[in-house]
Amino acid sequence: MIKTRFAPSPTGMMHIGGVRTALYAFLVARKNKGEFLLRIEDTDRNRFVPEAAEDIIKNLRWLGLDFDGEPIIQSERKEIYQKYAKELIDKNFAYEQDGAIWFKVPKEGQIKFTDLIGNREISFNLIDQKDFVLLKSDGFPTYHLAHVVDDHEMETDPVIRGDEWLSSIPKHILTFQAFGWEAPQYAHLPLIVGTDRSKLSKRHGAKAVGEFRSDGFLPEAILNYMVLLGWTPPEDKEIISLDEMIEAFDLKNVHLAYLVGRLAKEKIAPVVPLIKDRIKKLSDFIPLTNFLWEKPDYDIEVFKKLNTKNKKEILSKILEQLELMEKPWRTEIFEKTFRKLAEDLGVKAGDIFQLIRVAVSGQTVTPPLFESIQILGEEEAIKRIKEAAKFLQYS
RNA sequence: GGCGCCAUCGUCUAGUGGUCCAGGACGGAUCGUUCUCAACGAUCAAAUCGCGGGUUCGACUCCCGCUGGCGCUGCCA
Repeated sequence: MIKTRFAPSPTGMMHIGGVRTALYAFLVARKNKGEFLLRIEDTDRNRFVPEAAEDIIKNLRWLGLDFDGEPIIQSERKEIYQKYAKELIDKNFAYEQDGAIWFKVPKEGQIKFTDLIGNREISFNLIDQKDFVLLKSDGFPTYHLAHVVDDHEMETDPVIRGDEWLSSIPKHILTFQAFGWEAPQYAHLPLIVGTDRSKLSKRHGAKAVGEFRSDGFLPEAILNYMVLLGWTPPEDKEIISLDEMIEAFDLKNVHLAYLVGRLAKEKIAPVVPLIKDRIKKLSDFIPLTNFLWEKPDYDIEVFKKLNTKNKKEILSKILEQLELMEKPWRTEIFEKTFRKLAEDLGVKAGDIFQLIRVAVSGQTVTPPLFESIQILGEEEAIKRIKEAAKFLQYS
């Protein structure tokens, strides 16, 4: 059975780079009807952030990347790693020095393996490798030991992780061999780099998932964006659901090139599924529609931007027409009335509508005018146009 | 410095020896539609496929070198 895992270290809030790694591992597991597990790699006691693990779990759930079973916590498995490290000393693959246990790397030979990304064969000469620490003097394992022990016990295959681990492959394969275990297959994902082209991190513009969430981005949109950052679906689909991703995803089609993570909203916006075309994210809803439930603050600068001359006079003509108009106002009548008024006054219809828009909302950009006025109600609309006229008079 | 990975329009990419004088999307420009914005439709501009050598009848695609970018080189992950 195919088993994958997401294995973040809880050193801070989950950021957007982790989403892609988690997503790809999730997709591989689900596509193959396998399992997707979560492992918390909290073996660095200095960088440990207590709330981080909870943040990761919460965000995975919010994104819909549900993991199977209970999370595995490395700090709770300390004794297990110690036992295995001692085993390697007994087998003469490791030695103790300064309170730490080191792996003894042979000076001859070569490590070869085939990475699932692009099916490329990669090799290292052992002469270039140095001995490395398996168990730190504080009794906690290093990543290298913990990875080998855990992914063996969890039966992870393939191991999907970031490209920063590629250089450590000889350590891992050597350790698997020393235990007499079969090494898993590996897929090293190209790093997402920030706008300055260096590895994505918090200082380089990696936004926390929680921030996207509170900004009103939908999980589907984030997933959609992240899956495309490193993979192109067949048929070049740009909007793709989680189910469709599971169906179509394949590690061997993941890109090799470095990815520039321009995490600007313009990039995410096109793929946000939304109720209203003009809303890019849910939080846009507020500024765009606020005038519907709150009185507008008129700004003379906004009125100045309009093409129309004699705004005050035209507003009073508009009011005249509105008072005459039979209630409830109907869209066709409304439109016809003001197109005629525009004609009579010798101005463009668009300018008239824009003037009404500003009078009613105080802003130049709103949802469609008629719909907005219908929500406002006739009384309120008339009241606001009067206020706008008054405002123009005194400014 | 050593080791490793990578390299196609401004950006993200398609492309695994001929169907590519390189396709798509975003961005840009122009025009059209429209009560604003957005959306939409049409058209256009935009890549000597990082550079130099090979292999081949033929290379964006294979090989070598160079250059550039990035990663690792921690008792961090």
